[in-house]
Amino acid sequence: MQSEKITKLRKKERKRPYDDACGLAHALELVGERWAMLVLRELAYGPRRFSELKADLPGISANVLSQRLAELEARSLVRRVRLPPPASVQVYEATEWGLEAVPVIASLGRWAARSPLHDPTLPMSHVSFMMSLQTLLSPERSRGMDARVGFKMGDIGYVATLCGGRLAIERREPEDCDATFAGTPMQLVAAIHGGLGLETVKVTGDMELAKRFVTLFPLPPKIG
Amino acid sequence: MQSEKITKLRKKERKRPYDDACGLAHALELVGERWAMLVLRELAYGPRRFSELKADLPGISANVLSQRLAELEARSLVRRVRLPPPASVQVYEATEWGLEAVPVIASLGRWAARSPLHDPTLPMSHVSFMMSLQTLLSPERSRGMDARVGFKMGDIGYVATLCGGRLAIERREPEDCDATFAGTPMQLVAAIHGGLGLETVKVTGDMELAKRFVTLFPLPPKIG
DNA sequence: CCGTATCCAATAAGATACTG
DNA sequence: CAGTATCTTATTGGATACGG
Repeated sequence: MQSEKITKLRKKERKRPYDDACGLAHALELVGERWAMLVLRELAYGPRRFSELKADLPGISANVLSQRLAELEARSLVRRVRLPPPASVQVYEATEWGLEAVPVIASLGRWAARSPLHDPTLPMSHVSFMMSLQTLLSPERSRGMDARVGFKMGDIGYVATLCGGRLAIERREPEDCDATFAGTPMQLVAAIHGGLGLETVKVTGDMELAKRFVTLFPLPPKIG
Repeated sequence: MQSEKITKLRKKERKRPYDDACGLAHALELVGERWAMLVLRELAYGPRRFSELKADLPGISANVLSQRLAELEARSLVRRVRLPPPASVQVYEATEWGLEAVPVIASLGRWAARSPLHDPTLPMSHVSFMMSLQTLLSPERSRGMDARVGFKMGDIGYVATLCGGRLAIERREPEDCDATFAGTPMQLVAAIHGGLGLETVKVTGDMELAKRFVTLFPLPPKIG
């Protein structure tokens, strides 16, 4: 049949479609390729440059990153923006709709953290660390708490604002914070999720608040 | 260095790891391969046989399905079960932890349905259809409503129980239902999400309830 | 420095045939 | 029916070279 041939050619153009109206199947056509969700994760708290993305996605090659960004742009998840002078650099930012996928993929991460195969000693980007705070915040333990906590990881700063049982994250230099943590993402993970206390990280500001803050993010129980 | 060689070999054993402690990266190592999440979706409402899975995942080949099931089993998301006599057939069922990923991937589907590239005219499995009901149920529109609605798609039956703003799904023959819909998943999608009314599907039982029921699942607005 | 383009080797996916 | 074996094709990763 001629029509079958045409259908087959169509499929070849769109490289490997799932012929499935299910939203999940479409999600996988949008962000199902290797690295795609991780690229989106890195854009969760604001625009990033190509070299930052490459540096924070250990193992991705430049050509694959380039291809993923182009695909995400074509699918309206990412925008390519040239910052105004004097910066004049090009950055990639998630669209509003792209950002709506972030809480969902974060939930996927919380689910996966229960796997016995999960290795928390691997390196972690600062974005992953901040996302883990948002994802693992215990509503019970943080009930009634208001605080503004800063983080400094290398030359990247974040501010986490705890209010009404929610944790809002901004990527900016820590200012006007009740307490501030400094260290590598891995050291901060050890202190907060690993329950190792505050020996390995630098804390400034309200030490009592810092001590309480690190207890607000219990790891989900392992399966088994 | 000797240690570097060993690390490289380790990586080769685990085929293509993301060296990333982020939960999301681990999630993608668990269910990030092509077809894996769709296989898990098909197990959402109970165990299935190999041939059913192959039939409901259009385009998957037997070797890939076989490999995915083996991987999901090795990762504790899926169990291989031999039904007791007289059935004596082998089925695959999601583990409890595997089932916990289902609401998350369903949310991913709801997010993706807002894409302008989404094509709702493609075929859809009965599992996808039932999952779309759970995912798209409007809490406002269903407030205070209690109902038991049956679905019959080919030889597969489901019962959806609406109670307290939640929709529980069981895969069993429709019995004791206030109303029952019969048709193909695509016809039912057209009636419920497409807003085409009830012309294309067969309805038995409380017609007034059926008319109200089909309004409870508004599609999320397209982006653009 | 910011990417894009090209080439190559390794792997994963797809198609098809085949066996208990 | 329930897969396995085999072959072909597509995608990925790594290295490197190249233009803005």
